[in-house]
Amino acid sequence: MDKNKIYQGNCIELLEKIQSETVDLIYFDPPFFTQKKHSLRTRNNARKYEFDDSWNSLEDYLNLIESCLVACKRVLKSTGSVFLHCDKAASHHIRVLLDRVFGMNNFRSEIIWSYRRWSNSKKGLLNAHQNIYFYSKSTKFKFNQIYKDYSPSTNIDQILQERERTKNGKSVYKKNENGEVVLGKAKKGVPLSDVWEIPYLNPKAKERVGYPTQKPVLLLKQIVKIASDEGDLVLDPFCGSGTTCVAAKSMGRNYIGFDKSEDAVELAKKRLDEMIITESNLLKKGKASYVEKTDFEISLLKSIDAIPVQRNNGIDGFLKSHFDGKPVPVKIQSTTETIDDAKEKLDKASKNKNYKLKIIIQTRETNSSRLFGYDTDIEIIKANKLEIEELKKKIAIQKGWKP
Amino acid sequence: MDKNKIYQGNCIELLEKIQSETVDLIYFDPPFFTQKKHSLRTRNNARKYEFDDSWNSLEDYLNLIESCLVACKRVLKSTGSVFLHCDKAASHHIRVLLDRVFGMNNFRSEIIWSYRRWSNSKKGLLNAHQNIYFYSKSTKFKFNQIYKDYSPSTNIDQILQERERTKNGKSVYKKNENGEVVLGKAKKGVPLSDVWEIPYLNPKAKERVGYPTQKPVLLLKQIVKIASDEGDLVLDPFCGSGTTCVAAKSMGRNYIGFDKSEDAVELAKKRLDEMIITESNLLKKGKASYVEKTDFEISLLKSIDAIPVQRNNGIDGFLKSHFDGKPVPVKIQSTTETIDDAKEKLDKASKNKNYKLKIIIQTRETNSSRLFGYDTDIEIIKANKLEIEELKKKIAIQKGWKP
DNA sequence: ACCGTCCCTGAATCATTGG
DNA sequence: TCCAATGATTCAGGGACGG
Repeated sequence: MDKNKIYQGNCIELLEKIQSETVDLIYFDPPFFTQKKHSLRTRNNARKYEFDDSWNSLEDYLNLIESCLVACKRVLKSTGSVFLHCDKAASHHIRVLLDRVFGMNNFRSEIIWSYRRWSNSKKGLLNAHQNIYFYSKSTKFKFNQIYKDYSPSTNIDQILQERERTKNGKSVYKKNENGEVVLGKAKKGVPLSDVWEIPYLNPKAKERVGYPTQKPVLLLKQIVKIASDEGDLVLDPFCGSGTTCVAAKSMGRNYIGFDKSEDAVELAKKRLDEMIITESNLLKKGKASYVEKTDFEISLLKSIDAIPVQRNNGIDGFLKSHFDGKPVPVKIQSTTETIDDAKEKLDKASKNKNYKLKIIIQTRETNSSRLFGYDTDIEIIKANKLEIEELKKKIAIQKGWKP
Repeated sequence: MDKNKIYQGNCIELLEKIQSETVDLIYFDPPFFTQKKHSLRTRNNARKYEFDDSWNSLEDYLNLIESCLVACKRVLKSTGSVFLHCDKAASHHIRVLLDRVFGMNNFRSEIIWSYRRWSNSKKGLLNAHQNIYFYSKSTKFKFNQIYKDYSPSTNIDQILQERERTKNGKSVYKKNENGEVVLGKAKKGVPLSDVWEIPYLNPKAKERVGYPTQKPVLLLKQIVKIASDEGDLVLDPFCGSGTTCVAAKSMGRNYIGFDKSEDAVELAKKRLDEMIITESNLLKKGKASYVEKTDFEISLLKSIDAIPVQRNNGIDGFLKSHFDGKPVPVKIQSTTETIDDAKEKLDKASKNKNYKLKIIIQTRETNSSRLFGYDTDIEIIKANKLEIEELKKKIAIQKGWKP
C-alpha cells in the first residue's frame, strides 16, 4: 500500500493491505459511542457533513473496535505505539480492550487532553477533557522526550546544586573541601506530563474545516513528535478530516489515512493538497520544500517583536512596527543556507515590494567571501545565540584550550 | 451509628450498621491497585505508618470494591452521590463496576485531579493526574454549582470596580473613606470544570501528618462543597488519616469515617481535634503571581537555548549547555534597570557559585558612564531587538530625518 | 528473576536573611 | 518590626545496583 495517501473504505479491510510490522505510530480515533447522529455545516453553509455515531449496542461497538485494534497491532513495528483517543462515554470499556490486545504491561500513559470551553448551564461539572490511551507494542518502544520549563515556584539552587545525604539520611547541598557549593550537571527542564492543556481549536486559525470532532493539529503534532522520528510511518485508521496526516506531513513523517466516509476522504485530501499546492508554488519559485518553523525560529521572531509568517521561504516574519511607513521583512538564516543564499532568497521574496529595511538574522558563522561583496540594502544582525557561541569560543581561545 | 466519629474495622461490616438512605455524600478512596507497600514516618521521626496495596489478583481486588460499592449504595439518600478516587492502574475496571452498581446513566463526571510534582527519569510521560469518578444515586442528585474565573488572562476584568456619580453627574470609581477603590461583586464566572488543578500535598506542608497517600484537604473541600450542604452527612469508608472528615467538619457537615487500620483511626481522631489545614500558598496567590517574566523575556531566553527560571532577581535563566563544566547564568536587563544594576544583581546572585561565564542581555541603550568602569567577568550581549532599534536610528540619522 | 536499598529529582513549602 | 527575597528541606516515583 502506498504511503502518503488517504484511502476510502472499511478500515479492517484496508489494514489487511498493509505489511506486518511496518508502521511506527498509530493514532486511533474511532467514532465515539455517543448514540447520536452528528451533522455540521461548513461556515458558508455550502456543504453538510454527516456521520452516524449510533450503534446497535455497546457490544457491537466494542467488537468492531477490538477487531481494528488486533489488525493495528499486526502492522505496528515492535518499537511502535498506538494512541487511542476516546471520550468519557466508553473510555473504560475501550481500555479493557487495549489491555487485552496489547497487554497490561504495555500500558504507558493515560493522556488527559484538557481544554477550555464555552460553558453550558447544565447541572454538574463542565466537561473539559478527553482521554488518550498510550499503549506500546513492547517495552522497547520509541519515545522522544519533550522538556518543559520548570515551575515558577522552583528555585535555581534546587536545579543547579548537587546534593548528598548526611549520615542520618538527611538530604543537603553538597559542598567541596573549601566549603563551596558543588554545581551539578546540565539540565534540560521538566519532562512533559500526561496532562496536556491544548486549546480545542484556535478560533483564529483557518484550521477549522467544518468536519465534526476535528482535533487540533497541535495535539496531533505532540503525539507525532514524542512517538516517531522523521521518515517514520504514521497511520490513522479513522482519519476524518485528516488532521493526523496534516501533522505528520508537516513534520516530515510519512502517513496513511483511512476513512469510510467519502466526504471525509475528499476533505482530508483537500487539506493535504493545500499543503502540496503551497509546496509546489514554492518549488516553482525555486524554493525548498515545505518546512515548518522551529521553536527556535518562533522564539527568535517573538524576541524581536516580529510576527511569524508561514510558508514563505524568503521571509520568516515581519516586525510589528513599520519602518519609514513600510513593513520590515525578517529572514532567519537556516542551518543549510549560507548568508548569501539567505540574501538572495530575501531579495527575491521582497522584489517589487519597496521595503525600506530588510533584515537577516545570521545564525551560523560564515566563511563566505562574497558576504561583503554582495551588495544589497539588506541589514545583517547576528542572532544572540550565535554571539554566545562565538563568545564561548573566544574565551576558550584566550584560555588556550584544545578544541 | 453515631455521627462525627471515626470507627475502626471492616468497612462492609461497619456499613451494615448505617441506616438505609441516610448519607448525602460518600468519598470512596479505596487502596489503589498499585501492588506496593506504602510507608512513611512522621516529621519528627516518632512514628511510622504503613499499609499494603498488594493484592492476590485483580479479581480479588475488584470483588472487594464491588461489595463495598453495593453497601454504599444502600446507605446513600436518593439525592446522594459517590466520588470514587482511583489511579490509572485500575480506573477502567473500577468504572465498569460503578456502571454496574449505580447504572451508566448515573455517571456524572470523570474528574481529573491534576498537579505538578517532582519529576523522575522515566522513559515516557510524567504521571501528573488521578481520576475521581462521580456517580449519583439518581438523576435528582444534589449539586452546588461553583464558578471559577474566566481565564487567567481575563482575571482582572472580572473584578469590577464599583462606580458612583458625582454631584454633577459624572461617573467615577467609588472610593471608601480611606480613598481606596471599592471593588464590586465578581462576575459569576465559568462553571467549575471536570479538570481540577489542585497542588499535590507538598512534602514540606504542615498539613502533612506522615500517613502515606494523604490527600490535600483542598481537594476534599471542593468535593464536599459541590455535593453536600451544611448539616449533611459525609461518609468516607476508607478514611485513612481522615482528610475527608477534616474537610467535612471544617465546612459544617457531619461525617463518619471508617478504616481498618488502628493507626489510621487514631491519627484521624487526633487530626480532627487539632484541625490543621494549611492554605496552599500557590492556590491562594495564584500561579500567575509566581510568573515574573514577560513573553519577550521567555522568548529571548528560548532563542538562546536557555531555560527560564523564576523566583530569582539576579538570574533569569541558564544556558542548556554548560561552559567549562559549569552552568551559565543569564540575566536580561529589565526596563527599569541600568546595565550596572543588572551587573550588581547578577554578581550577587552568583556569589560563591564559581560560574565560569555569566551573561547579561542588554535591552536598552545605555548612558551609564560606569559601564566600562565596573569590572567583572560578566559578558554583555546586545539583544537582537535592541540592535534592530539602533539600526533603525542609524539609518534615520544617515537619511537626516528629524526624530 | 526477584527483592530491598539507594540515588536522583524538583514542587512548594518552611526557615532564614537582609534591608 | 515586618516584609520580600532567597536558601534549605522533604517526599514519592522510578531507575540502577547489589545480593
